[in-house]
Amino acid sequence: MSYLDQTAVAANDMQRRNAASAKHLAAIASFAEFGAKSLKFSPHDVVYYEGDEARRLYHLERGTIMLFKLLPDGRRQVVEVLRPGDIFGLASSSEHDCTAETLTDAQVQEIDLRQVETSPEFQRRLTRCLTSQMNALHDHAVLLGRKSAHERVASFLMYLVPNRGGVGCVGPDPERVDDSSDIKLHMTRQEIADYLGLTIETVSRVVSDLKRKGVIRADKSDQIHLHKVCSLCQMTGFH
Amino acid sequence: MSYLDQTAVAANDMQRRNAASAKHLAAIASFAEFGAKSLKFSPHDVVYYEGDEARRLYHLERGTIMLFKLLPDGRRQVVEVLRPGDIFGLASSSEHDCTAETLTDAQVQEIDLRQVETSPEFQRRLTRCLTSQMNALHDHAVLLGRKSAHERVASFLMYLVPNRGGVGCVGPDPERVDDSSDIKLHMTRQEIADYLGLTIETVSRVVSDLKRKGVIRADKSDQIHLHKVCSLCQMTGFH
DNA sequence: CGGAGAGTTGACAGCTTTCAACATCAGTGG
DNA sequence: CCACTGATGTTGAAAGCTGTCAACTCTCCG
Repeated sequence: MSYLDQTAVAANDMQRRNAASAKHLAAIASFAEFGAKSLKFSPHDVVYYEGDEARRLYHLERGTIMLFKLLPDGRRQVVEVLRPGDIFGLASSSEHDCTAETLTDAQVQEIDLRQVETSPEFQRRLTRCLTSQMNALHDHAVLLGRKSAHERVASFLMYLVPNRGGVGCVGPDPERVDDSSDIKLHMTRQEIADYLGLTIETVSRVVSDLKRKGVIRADKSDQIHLHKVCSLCQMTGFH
Repeated sequence: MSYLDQTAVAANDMQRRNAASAKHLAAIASFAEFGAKSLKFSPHDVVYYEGDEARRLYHLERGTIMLFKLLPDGRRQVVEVLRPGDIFGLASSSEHDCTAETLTDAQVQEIDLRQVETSPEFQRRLTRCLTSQMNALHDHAVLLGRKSAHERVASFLMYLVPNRGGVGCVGPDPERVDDSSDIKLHMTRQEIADYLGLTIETVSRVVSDLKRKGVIRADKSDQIHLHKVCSLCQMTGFH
């Protein structure tokens, strides 16, 4: 395979999402076995702060949570956006390296790591979960390091369309006549900007531009209708 | 803890490196138990390509390896730089999401994942390793998303100084009179640029600028003497 | 109705990229 | 031993993208 031959590239991002629901149900059961405590959060609640002592492991059952880091001068980078089924809170030092904050109402299962360490079955599940999160972090590094503002926003929007976007995009569903989709962002412009490594102004400008081009329509500022998913997908840099 | 309060921030990046040597030795033993096959590579050998079928797990025993992804138009992002003790090759789909290429001579242990899945002890080690790699990916996301070219290069150089750099930098060793350090990059300007999300020209310009300011001296293009580690550390954005 | 927060838009500045020329280095072969 | 050659690295000038700053609009709620 040559440096530029991309024909055989993995469809990891997609498959990650297809596997999510099955993984999700299994993981809930698994956590329950270990006497997990279930916690409920409102939007913009903090589960833990960067620097807090790391003792427990968390499993996102319902809702969306972001992990972010801050620089001393206030610059913020959202490093992960978690979905149901994802696990978070593991730390390699004694302290959390990120702040975990909810984006929506969220339900989280909390469990002591020492309890689950004894279960090989749970460990395998954990490994799979971490691996898929690492793949998402790899994609995100490409976005942050090599994509233009337009490509970042397009990638972000595609990320919210089930079974689409990413390197192994399946294309429009042949069963369906149109190729549109409605998505809910659950994030403010500031959060999107901090996730994409941009400013709010740039995010706003790119979204306006996509509207002007007729690719999307904003029903509310965080409720977007994609007229043609495929044409948006063409703007992600993956094609 | 307020949005901007950084006093209690974790020293994860540092502790990751301090733990590396102990983890390293233990992991070698662990892999040997499972009948790992030891492989040797020359610089710029490819261990596997993005898109190759993922069957095995790799443990870097000696040397340096980078993982990178490509966009169809040839843009490249180096997503991880691995050191001895790191584990790689896990895939959430059936295919590798990155290409793994050596930067130096390298020795790698190769093992079938199914063999190690049965060992809780190994699984715990794997979890710790993945966690510390995820923390490194988080730091890298901050670098790519929020740091200037100068900060990126300074962070990169500090990353190669043992026990320094990162949020929890311990400062200069009080036992030592000077605060200098010699580092070997093991990477071309192109590889550094692709790691830092910059162009080779920008990397070259920043390095020249650091020379002009008297912060560093380049003995060879990939062999750098840091005159005052602390003053370089001040430029990373972490202070 | 009024105020605060979130989002949008415009003008301009600045940083990084792009493009091009040149320098340096290492390896090869005469 | 030295000239040649290709790869790698450096530097300059100009362009372009994104950030900054500021003004304005929109939406939500009291």
